[in-house]
Amino acid sequence: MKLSPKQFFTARLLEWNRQHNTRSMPWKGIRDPYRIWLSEIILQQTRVEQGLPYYERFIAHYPTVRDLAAAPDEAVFRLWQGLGYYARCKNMLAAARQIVQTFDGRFPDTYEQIQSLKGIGPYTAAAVASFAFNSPHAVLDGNVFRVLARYFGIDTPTDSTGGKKQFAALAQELLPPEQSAIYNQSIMDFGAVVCKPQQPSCGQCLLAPACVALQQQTVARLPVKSKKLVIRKRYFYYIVLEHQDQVFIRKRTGNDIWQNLHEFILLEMPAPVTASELLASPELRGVMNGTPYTMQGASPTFKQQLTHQTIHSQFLLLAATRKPAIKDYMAVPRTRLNSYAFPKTITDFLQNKSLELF
DNA sequence: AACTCGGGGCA
DNA sequence: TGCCCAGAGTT
Repeated sequence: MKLSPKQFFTARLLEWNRQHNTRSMPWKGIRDPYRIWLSEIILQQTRVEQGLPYYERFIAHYPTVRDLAAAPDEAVFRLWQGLGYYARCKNMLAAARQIVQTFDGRFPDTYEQIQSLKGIGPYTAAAVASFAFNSPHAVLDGNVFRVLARYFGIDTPTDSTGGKKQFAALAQELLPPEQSAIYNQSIMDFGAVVCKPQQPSCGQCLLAPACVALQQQTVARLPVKSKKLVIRKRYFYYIVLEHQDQVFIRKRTGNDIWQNLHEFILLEMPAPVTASELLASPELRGVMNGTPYTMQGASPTFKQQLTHQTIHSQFLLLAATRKPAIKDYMAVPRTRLNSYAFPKTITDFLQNKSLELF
């Protein structure tokens, strides 16, 4: 009997999973919705290898959703430190508390209720619904976009509204309703292992006989994205103001990067300046608020590449000779810094500070 | 519909 | 460098 391209796709994908998939992960094959949900939040826009140690630490600290919901915010952010996209952490905590308060600690089991939780969109709702409850919802992530775009030769931009609808409908059509969990696992594993972004293994691909992109030699150009990234440069000067055993920090707020993480006294400049220019600047005078100090040293410039920004950071170490009163900043003992969450640039600085690069 | 949110791995 | 990663929320 002759299979249609869509039937062939689903059948071969499940066959590949049975025969060749050896990708092992602690959240694969389990049914605990809490663990599945936690893994999915951690893995949003994050490589499995990068997220894995975080997953292990979160499970060890918070074995159940009640444990997580009861945890202090700062402890959870500290555990998330270094993983990026910190709104995920904030929303994850909110969702855990939603589950305890609204659902009496029982994870909701329908797609709609799952997606109503903070930080859960179409992808994560489909993942939890299918993996934990075998509910027939197809996942649509970067892997699925890529596999479908290539196999069916679709050049609709995946970051357009129409593209998302088109791929979502196709993904749902391909899903075998009775095997949603194993199918969703299979297509994502297949995208990660065989139909990779660069140098896919077309030579030993079970789908190759019917792959449109392979026949048209468009594999490397698919999938298509329409938007191009604009990266801006920013120049951060951090004043590490110490007085006796204390240092001044604040929690970042507002509509900017690193929300809910901490930082030293920040002077952001529109362009690079030297340390001596900064020391003589009205900006520094303003923030110091008359506090007398001595200059202890200046760090090299740290560069951090984010998705939309390049951050250049330099740290100036100042010692106050009288107790400072700095608006919006709080004094904390140096030994307590490890209980606060900081962005990577600052943890790098704190790591190397003992080497005294000054 | 367009923008923004981190950090890391790889060619 | 540029691209991508088990995406989601805001404007």
